[in-house]
Amino acid sequence: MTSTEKTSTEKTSTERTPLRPTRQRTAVVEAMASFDDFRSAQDIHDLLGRGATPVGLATVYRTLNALVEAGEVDMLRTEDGEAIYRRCSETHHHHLVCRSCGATIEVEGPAVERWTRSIAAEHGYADVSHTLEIFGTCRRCS
Amino acid sequence: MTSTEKTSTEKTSTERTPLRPTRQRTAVVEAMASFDDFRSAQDIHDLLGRGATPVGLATVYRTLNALVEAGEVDMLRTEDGEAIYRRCSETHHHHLVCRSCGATIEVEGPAVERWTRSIAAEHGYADVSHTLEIFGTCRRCS
DNA sequence: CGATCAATTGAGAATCGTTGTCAAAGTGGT
DNA sequence: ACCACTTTGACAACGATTCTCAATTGATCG
Ligand SMILES: [Zn+2]
Ligand SMILES: [Zn+2]
Ligand SMILES: [Zn+2]
Ligand SMILES: [Zn+2]
Repeated sequence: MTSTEKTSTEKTSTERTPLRPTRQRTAVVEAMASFDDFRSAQDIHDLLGRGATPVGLATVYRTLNALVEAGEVDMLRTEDGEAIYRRCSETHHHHLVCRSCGATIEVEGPAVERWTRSIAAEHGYADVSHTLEIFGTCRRCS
Repeated sequence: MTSTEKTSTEKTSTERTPLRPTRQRTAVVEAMASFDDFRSAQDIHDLLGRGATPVGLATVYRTLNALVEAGEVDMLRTEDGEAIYRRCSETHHHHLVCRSCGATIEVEGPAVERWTRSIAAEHGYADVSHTLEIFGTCRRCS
Protein backbone atom coordinates (compact mmCIF):
# COMPACT_ATOMS: atom_id res chain seq x y z
CA MET A 1 0.00 0.00 0.00
CA THR A 2 2.80 2.40 0.83
CA SER A 3 4.46 2.76 -2.53
CA THR A 4 1.88 1.48 -4.91
CA GLU A 5 2.59 4.53 -6.99
CA LYS A 6 4.83 3.59 -9.84
CA THR A 7 6.20 6.42 -11.86
CA SER A 8 4.45 9.74 -11.75
CA THR A 9 2.41 9.21 -14.90
CA GLU A 10 -0.13 6.78 -13.64
CA LYS A 11 -3.83 6.10 -13.25
CA THR A 12 -6.02 8.76 -11.82
CA SER A 13 -9.40 7.43 -10.72
CA THR A 14 -10.32 4.22 -12.47
CA GLU A 15 -7.94 1.51 -11.35
CA ARG A 16 -7.12 -0.27 -14.60
CA THR A 17 -6.49 -3.97 -14.45
CA PRO A 18 -3.03 -4.77 -15.78
CA LEU A 19 -4.38 -7.81 -17.63
CA ARG A 20 -1.26 -9.72 -18.39
CA PRO A 21 -1.33 -11.87 -21.50
CA THR A 22 -0.84 -15.20 -19.84
CA ARG A 23 -1.02 -18.55 -21.57
CA GLN A 24 -4.55 -19.30 -20.38
CA ARG A 25 -5.87 -15.87 -21.16
CA THR A 26 -4.68 -15.99 -24.72
CA ALA A 27 -6.12 -19.48 -24.96
CA VAL A 28 -9.51 -18.14 -23.97
CA VAL A 29 -9.24 -15.24 -26.39
CA GLU A 30 -8.35 -17.60 -29.20
CA ALA A 31 -11.18 -19.89 -28.31
CA MET A 32 -13.54 -16.95 -28.47
CA ALA A 33 -12.27 -16.20 -31.95
CA SER A 34 -12.97 -19.73 -33.11
CA PHE A 35 -16.74 -19.57 -33.11
CA ASP A 36 -19.41 -17.14 -34.10
CA ASP A 37 -22.36 -17.78 -31.86
CA PHE A 38 -23.06 -17.22 -28.20
CA ARG A 39 -21.73 -19.93 -25.88
CA SER A 40 -21.74 -20.60 -22.18
CA ALA A 41 -18.64 -20.51 -19.98
CA GLN A 42 -18.96 -24.25 -19.57
CA ASP A 43 -18.96 -24.74 -23.34
CA ILE A 44 -15.84 -22.66 -23.69
CA HIS A 45 -14.19 -24.51 -20.85
CA ASP A 46 -14.95 -27.82 -22.54
CA LEU A 47 -13.67 -26.50 -25.85
CA LEU A 48 -10.36 -25.61 -24.21
CA GLY A 49 -10.26 -28.89 -22.37
CA ARG A 50 -10.24 -30.82 -25.60
CA GLY A 51 -7.55 -28.55 -27.02
CA ALA A 52 -3.86 -28.43 -26.13
CA THR A 53 -4.27 -25.86 -23.40
CA PRO A 54 -6.77 -26.75 -20.72
CA VAL A 55 -7.83 -23.83 -18.57
CA GLY A 56 -9.47 -24.06 -15.18
CA LEU A 57 -13.16 -23.24 -15.09
CA ALA A 58 -12.70 -20.46 -12.57
CA THR A 59 -10.10 -18.87 -14.82
CA VAL A 60 -12.42 -19.12 -17.80
CA TYR A 61 -15.04 -17.23 -15.83
CA ARG A 62 -12.56 -14.65 -14.64
CA THR A 63 -11.17 -14.07 -18.10
CA LEU A 64 -14.59 -13.90 -19.67
CA ASN A 65 -15.72 -11.33 -17.15
CA ALA A 66 -12.61 -9.30 -17.77
CA LEU A 67 -13.23 -9.40 -21.51
CA VAL A 68 -16.81 -8.32 -21.02
CA GLU A 69 -15.60 -5.53 -18.79
CA ALA A 70 -13.14 -4.50 -21.46
CA GLY A 71 -15.86 -4.51 -24.06
CA GLU A 72 -14.21 -7.16 -26.19
CA VAL A 73 -16.87 -9.73 -25.53
CA ASP A 74 -20.63 -9.45 -25.30
CA MET A 75 -22.58 -11.32 -22.67
CA LEU A 76 -26.27 -11.92 -22.61
CA ARG A 77 -28.57 -14.21 -20.71
CA THR A 78 -30.65 -17.06 -22.01
CA GLU A 79 -34.28 -17.33 -21.01
CA ASP A 80 -33.27 -19.51 -18.10
CA GLY A 81 -30.66 -17.09 -16.84
CA GLU A 82 -27.49 -18.68 -18.09
CA ALA A 83 -24.76 -16.30 -19.26
CA ILE A 84 -23.55 -16.77 -22.81
CA TYR A 85 -20.63 -15.03 -24.48
CA ARG A 86 -19.52 -13.97 -27.92
CA ARG A 87 -16.59 -12.05 -29.33
CA CYS A 88 -18.04 -8.90 -30.85
CA SER A 89 -17.12 -5.66 -32.48
CA GLU A 90 -16.34 -2.92 -30.01
CA THR A 91 -18.91 -0.45 -31.20
CA HIS A 92 -22.35 -0.40 -29.64
CA HIS A 93 -24.69 -2.84 -31.32
CA HIS A 94 -27.40 -5.40 -30.75
CA HIS A 95 -28.04 -8.95 -31.89
CA LEU A 96 -30.30 -10.88 -34.15
CA VAL A 97 -30.03 -14.42 -32.87
CA CYS A 98 -31.39 -17.64 -34.33
CA ARG A 99 -33.39 -19.32 -31.64
CA SER A 100 -32.56 -22.71 -33.08
CA CYS A 101 -28.92 -22.78 -34.24
CA GLY A 102 -27.62 -19.66 -32.52
CA ALA A 103 -26.46 -17.96 -35.69
CA THR A 104 -25.94 -14.34 -34.73
CA ILE A 105 -25.92 -11.11 -36.70
CA GLU A 106 -24.85 -7.81 -35.22
CA VAL A 107 -27.27 -4.99 -35.94
CA GLU A 108 -27.28 -1.28 -35.35
CA GLY A 109 -30.19 1.09 -35.03
CA PRO A 110 -29.41 4.75 -34.50
CA ALA A 111 -33.12 5.47 -34.29
CA VAL A 112 -33.53 3.05 -31.40
CA GLU A 113 -30.58 4.55 -29.59
CA ARG A 114 -32.14 7.97 -29.98
CA TRP A 115 -35.52 6.68 -28.89
CA THR A 116 -34.26 5.10 -25.66
CA ARG A 117 -32.43 8.26 -24.72
CA SER A 118 -35.43 10.45 -25.34
CA ILE A 119 -37.80 8.16 -23.46
CA ALA A 120 -35.46 8.15 -20.48
CA ALA A 121 -35.00 11.89 -20.56
CA GLU A 122 -38.73 12.42 -20.87
CA HIS A 123 -39.21 10.63 -17.56
CA GLY A 124 -36.23 12.13 -15.84
CA TYR A 125 -34.08 9.02 -15.83
CA ALA A 126 -30.37 9.71 -16.02
CA ASP A 127 -27.33 7.60 -16.73
CA VAL A 128 -29.21 5.51 -19.25
CA SER A 129 -28.35 2.12 -20.66
CA HIS A 130 -30.39 -0.52 -22.39
CA THR A 131 -30.53 -4.09 -23.55
CA LEU A 132 -32.09 -5.20 -26.81
CA GLU A 133 -31.98 -8.54 -28.55
CA ILE A 134 -33.99 -9.88 -31.42
CA PHE A 135 -34.73 -13.59 -31.68
CA GLY A 136 -35.99 -15.52 -34.66
CA THR A 137 -35.48 -18.56 -36.81
CA CYS A 138 -32.86 -18.12 -39.48
CA ARG A 139 -33.40 -19.15 -43.07
CA ARG A 140 -31.49 -22.42 -42.78
CA CYS A 141 -33.42 -23.45 -39.68
CA SER A 142 -36.86 -22.62 -41.03
CA MET B 1 -44.77 -8.63 -23.13
CA THR B 2 -41.84 -10.47 -24.49
CA SER B 3 -41.48 -13.97 -25.85
CA THR B 4 -43.47 -16.08 -28.22
CA GLU B 5 -47.02 -15.86 -29.38
CA LYS B 6 -49.23 -18.65 -28.24
CA THR B 7 -51.46 -20.70 -30.46
CA SER B 8 -55.07 -20.03 -29.66
CA THR B 9 -56.33 -23.41 -30.73
CA GLU B 10 -57.22 -24.87 -27.39
CA LYS B 11 -59.42 -27.67 -26.32
CA THR B 12 -62.73 -26.73 -24.82
CA SER B 13 -62.47 -27.56 -21.14
CA THR B 14 -61.55 -31.20 -20.76
CA GLU B 15 -57.74 -31.26 -20.83
CA ARG B 16 -55.47 -28.22 -20.61
CA THR B 17 -54.44 -26.43 -17.47
CA PRO B 18 -57.23 -26.26 -14.90
CA LEU B 19 -55.48 -23.64 -12.76
CA ARG B 20 -57.62 -23.71 -9.67
CA PRO B 21 -57.95 -20.48 -7.72
CA THR B 22 -56.53 -21.71 -4.45
CA ARG B 23 -55.88 -19.66 -1.36
CA GLN B 24 -52.15 -19.38 -1.99
CA ARG B 25 -52.54 -18.54 -5.64
CA THR B 26 -54.85 -15.65 -4.91
CA ALA B 27 -52.46 -14.57 -2.17
CA VAL B 28 -49.67 -14.35 -4.70
CA VAL B 29 -51.83 -12.48 -7.18
CA GLU B 30 -52.81 -9.99 -4.51
CA ALA B 31 -49.23 -9.58 -3.45
CA MET B 32 -48.31 -8.83 -7.04
CA ALA B 33 -50.97 -6.14 -7.08
CA SER B 34 -49.53 -4.50 -3.99
CA PHE B 35 -46.35 -3.13 -5.47
CA ASP B 36 -45.26 -1.42 -8.62
CA ASP B 37 -41.65 -2.39 -9.18
CA PHE B 38 -39.89 -5.57 -10.19
CA ARG B 39 -39.24 -7.95 -7.32
CA SER B 40 -37.61 -11.31 -6.91
CA ALA B 41 -39.49 -14.48 -5.99
CA GLN B 42 -37.74 -14.39 -2.64
CA ASP B 43 -38.97 -10.85 -1.99
CA ILE B 44 -42.52 -11.86 -2.79
CA HIS B 45 -42.22 -14.91 -0.59
CA ASP B 46 -41.03 -12.75 2.28
CA LEU B 47 -43.84 -10.29 1.68
CA LEU B 48 -46.37 -13.09 1.97
CA GLY B 49 -44.59 -14.51 4.97
CA ARG B 50 -45.16 -11.34 6.93
CA GLY B 51 -48.80 -11.25 5.86
CA ALA B 52 -51.64 -13.43 7.05
CA THR B 53 -51.19 -16.05 4.36
CA PRO B 54 -47.73 -17.51 4.15
CA VAL B 55 -47.04 -19.39 0.93
CA GLY B 56 -44.27 -21.89 0.39
CA LEU B 57 -41.37 -20.69 -1.72
CA ALA B 58 -41.82 -23.47 -4.25
CA THR B 59 -45.44 -22.50 -4.68
CA VAL B 60 -44.49 -18.88 -5.15
CA TYR B 61 -42.17 -19.92 -7.95
CA ARG B 62 -44.77 -22.17 -9.50
CA THR B 63 -47.47 -19.52 -9.38
CA LEU B 64 -45.19 -16.83 -10.70
CA ASN B 65 -44.20 -19.00 -13.62
CA ALA B 66 -47.83 -19.73 -14.36
CA LEU B 67 -48.65 -16.05 -14.30
CA VAL B 68 -45.78 -15.26 -16.62
CA GLU B 69 -46.96 -18.03 -18.91
CA ALA B 70 -50.44 -16.54 -18.83
CA GLY B 71 -49.08 -13.12 -19.68
CA GLU B 72 -50.33 -11.53 -16.49
CA VAL B 73 -46.89 -10.93 -15.09
CA ASP B 74 -43.67 -9.80 -16.73
CA MET B 75 -40.37 -11.36 -15.83
CA LEU B 76 -36.96 -10.03 -16.62
CA ARG B 77 -33.47 -10.75 -15.44
CA THR B 78 -31.14 -8.53 -13.48
CA GLU B 79 -27.57 -8.12 -14.61
CA ASP B 80 -26.58 -11.00 -12.36
CA GLY B 81 -29.21 -13.32 -13.72
CA GLU B 82 -31.83 -13.14 -11.02
CA ALA B 83 -35.45 -13.28 -12.18
CA ILE B 84 -37.65 -10.40 -11.11
CA TYR B 85 -41.38 -10.08 -11.56
CA ARG B 86 -43.98 -7.39 -11.96
CA ARG B 87 -47.70 -7.28 -12.65
CA CYS B 88 -48.09 -5.55 -15.98
CA SER B 89 -50.60 -4.55 -18.56
CA GLU B 90 -51.36 -7.26 -21.05
CA THR B 91 -50.45 -5.34 -24.16
CA HIS B 92 -46.96 -5.52 -25.56
CA HIS B 93 -44.64 -3.02 -23.92
CA HIS B 94 -41.17 -2.50 -22.52
CA HIS B 95 -39.75 -1.05 -19.33
CA LEU B 96 -37.85 1.92 -18.10
CA VAL B 97 -36.39 0.75 -14.81
CA CYS B 98 -34.55 2.65 -12.12
CA ARG B 99 -31.33 0.84 -11.48
CA SER B 100 -31.33 2.03 -7.90
CA CYS B 101 -34.87 1.90 -6.49
CA GLY B 102 -36.54 -0.22 -9.13
CA ALA B 103 -39.22 2.32 -10.03
CA THR B 104 -40.62 1.12 -13.32
CA ILE B 105 -42.46 2.82 -16.16
CA GLU B 106 -44.05 0.91 -19.00
CA VAL B 107 -43.18 2.31 -22.39
CA GLU B 108 -44.28 1.62 -25.92
CA GLY B 109 -42.48 2.26 -29.16
CA PRO B 110 -44.26 1.36 -32.36
CA ALA B 111 -41.23 2.45 -34.32
CA VAL B 112 -39.04 -0.01 -32.48
CA GLU B 113 -41.51 -2.80 -33.07
CA ARG B 114 -41.47 -1.99 -36.75
CA TRP B 115 -37.71 -1.78 -36.81
CA THR B 116 -37.12 -5.18 -35.20
CA ARG B 117 -39.52 -6.79 -37.64
CA SER B 118 -37.87 -5.23 -40.65
CA ILE B 119 -34.36 -6.07 -39.47
CA ALA B 120 -35.36 -9.67 -38.97
CA ALA B 121 -37.09 -9.87 -42.33
CA GLU B 122 -34.13 -8.28 -44.03
CA HIS B 123 -31.94 -11.13 -42.83
CA GLY B 124 -34.48 -13.85 -43.43
CA TYR B 125 -35.26 -14.53 -39.79
CA ALA B 126 -38.82 -15.69 -39.19
CA ASP B 127 -41.00 -16.03 -36.12
CA VAL B 128 -39.51 -12.95 -34.53
CA SER B 129 -39.59 -11.85 -30.92
CA HIS B 130 -37.45 -9.46 -28.94
CA THR B 131 -36.48 -8.19 -25.53
CA LEU B 132 -35.83 -4.57 -24.72
CA GLU B 133 -35.34 -2.86 -21.39
CA ILE B 134 -34.07 0.58 -20.54
CA PHE B 135 -32.19 1.21 -17.30
CA GLY B 136 -31.38 4.48 -15.65
CA THR B 137 -31.44 6.42 -12.42
CA CYS B 138 -34.78 8.00 -11.67
CA ARG B 139 -35.13 11.57 -10.53
CA ARG B 140 -35.53 10.72 -6.86
CA CYS B 141 -32.45 8.52 -6.86
CA SER B 142 -30.15 10.93 -8.67
C1' DC C 1 -72.95 -35.41 3.48
C1' DG C 2 -68.92 -38.80 2.41
C1' DA C 3 -66.19 -41.21 -0.83
C1' DT C 4 -63.08 -40.59 -4.46
C1' DC C 5 -59.33 -38.96 -7.06
C1' DA C 6 -56.59 -35.63 -9.24
C1' DA C 7 -54.59 -31.16 -8.41
C1' DT C 8 -51.93 -28.65 -5.11
C1' DT C 9 -48.94 -27.68 -1.46
C1' DG C 10 -44.52 -27.27 1.11
C1' DA C 11 -40.32 -28.79 3.56
C1' DG C 12 -36.34 -30.23 2.35
C1' DA C 13 -33.12 -32.33 -0.96
C1' DA C 14 -31.05 -31.88 -5.29
C1' DT C 15 -29.29 -29.06 -9.38
C1' DC C 16 -26.45 -26.07 -11.39
C1' DG C 17 -24.25 -21.79 -12.76
C1' DT C 18 -21.22 -18.79 -10.62
C1' DT C 19 -18.08 -16.92 -7.23
C1' DG C 20 -14.92 -17.30 -3.21
C1' DT C 21 -10.72 -19.45 -0.93
C1' DC C 22 -6.07 -20.01 -0.63
C1' DA C 23 -1.84 -22.41 -1.32
C1' DA C 24 1.10 -23.15 -5.14
C1' DA C 25 3.10 -21.53 -9.44
C1' DG C 26 4.28 -17.79 -12.61
C1' DT C 27 5.95 -13.04 -13.90
C1' DG C 28 8.56 -8.77 -14.08
C1' DG C 29 11.73 -5.73 -12.27
C1' DT C 30 15.97 -5.10 -9.72
C1' DA D 1 18.70 -15.01 -7.81
C1' DC D 2 15.40 -12.24 -4.93
C1' DC D 3 11.21 -10.16 -4.02
C1' DA D 4 6.50 -8.49 -4.36
C1' DC D 5 2.75 -9.06 -6.91
C1' DT D 6 -0.42 -11.65 -10.12
C1' DT D 7 -2.49 -15.49 -11.63
C1' DT D 8 -4.04 -20.07 -11.47
C1' DG D 9 -6.97 -24.08 -10.28
C1' DA D 10 -8.96 -27.64 -7.33
C1' DC D 11 -12.42 -27.43 -4.43
C1' DA D 12 -15.69 -25.45 -1.27
C1' DA D 13 -19.32 -22.29 -0.79
C1' DC D 14 -23.35 -19.85 -2.42
C1' DG D 15 -27.72 -18.70 -4.18
C1' DA D 16 -31.49 -19.11 -7.22
C1' DT D 17 -34.47 -22.41 -9.04
C1' DT D 18 -36.39 -26.95 -9.55
C1' DC D 19 -37.50 -31.57 -7.98
C1' DT D 20 -39.47 -35.11 -4.74
C1' DC D 21 -43.10 -36.95 -2.60
C1' DA D 22 -46.07 -37.56 1.32
C1' DA D 23 -49.82 -35.00 3.17
C1' DT D 24 -53.64 -31.83 2.19
C1' DT D 25 -57.20 -29.71 -0.41
C1' DG D 26 -60.98 -29.22 -3.56
C1' DA D 27 -64.21 -30.50 -6.98
C1' DT D 28 -67.52 -33.93 -8.42
C1' DC D 29 -70.94 -37.26 -8.06
C1' DG D 30 -74.08 -40.42 -5.90
ZN1 LIG E 1 -22.28 -8.38 -29.88
ZN1 LIG F 1 -28.35 0.11 -28.34
ZN1 LIG G 1 -44.28 -5.08 -18.13
ZN1 LIG H 1 -41.45 -4.65 -28.27
